[in-house]
Amino acid sequence: MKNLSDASCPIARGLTCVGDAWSMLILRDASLGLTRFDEFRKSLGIAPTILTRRLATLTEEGLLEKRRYSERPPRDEYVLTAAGRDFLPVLILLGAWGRRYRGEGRLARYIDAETGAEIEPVAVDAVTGAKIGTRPIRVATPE
Amino acid sequence: MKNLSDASCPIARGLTCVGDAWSMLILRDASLGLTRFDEFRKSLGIAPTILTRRLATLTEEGLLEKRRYSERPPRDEYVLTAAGRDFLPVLILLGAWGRRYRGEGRLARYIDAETGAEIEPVAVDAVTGAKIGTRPIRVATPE
DNA sequence: CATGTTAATATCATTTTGATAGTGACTTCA
DNA sequence: TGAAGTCACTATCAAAATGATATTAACATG
Repeated sequence: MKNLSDASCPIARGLTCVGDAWSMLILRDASLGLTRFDEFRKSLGIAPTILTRRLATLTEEGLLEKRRYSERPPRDEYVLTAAGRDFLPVLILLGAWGRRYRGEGRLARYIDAETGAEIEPVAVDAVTGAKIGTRPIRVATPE
Repeated sequence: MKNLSDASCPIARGLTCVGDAWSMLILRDASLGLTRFDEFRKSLGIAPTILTRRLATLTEEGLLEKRRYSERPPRDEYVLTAAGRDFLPVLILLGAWGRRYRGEGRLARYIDAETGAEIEPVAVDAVTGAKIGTRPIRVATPE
């Protein structure tokens, strides 16, 4: 896929850093607390070559941060940065879509850890409070 | 990437249908009103082979619908289904992330077509009203 | 009838993916 | 002390996906 990073569309910009399934699944797992290479590998069943590359890209892009947790032997883990943590809403909303339209069979549920209630994610416009998709949207292109 | 469609995770399920950048960009353009092969091709600069495949997949997956708009010559266009329209919030939220963390230079803005105000998308839990990401989340796995 | 439009295919080189095995620097167990 | 295990990778190589470019089929238009 060509370079989208200079596109004026913020969606395209977002996709340049996290535009593939593995990266999103890594971010999902990281949001659930996984940090180590082998944790990701086992959780995802991903080939180590791909995992190495994806972790490196996510680190370069500033969504993950390498942190040394052992000097001997040298061992690094990957923790979310602020940008990485802020990606969670996108994933949760994608999950809500998946549940709605691909929800056959038993599915994992996302629960508010304090109240124990299932989360019902919706995207709203913070200005009007309206659910996104219920009002027509226009694009204002710069210049 | 292996088959995620039987995973119990709704995010993974979602990614099986729309887990790549081109598909998301096609959905973005479709949400803005594009319907025809050549409109997508010109807007995205995508190779026609790839576009054909992506449109076919999105159609199979039920996010787009082929509609004949001319019998002679036979011509089809692609319109969003309900599932396809409901994907917009995911894209808008991804765009909000992109604006926040990759927003250098002039960027397109998404505007409420009626009020003219810029949209500020946030994901909230419809139950508690809390912004997603501000409270800890747990996963409940089935069985 | 020459040209243009439009939704594609065909071809083929390049790139990416993914499976599998191996490595280096340790620690732990017997 | 030696064998086995852990962990974060890298090497290798086959298979699949991507992408650039040219071409086609079925018309409409001038």
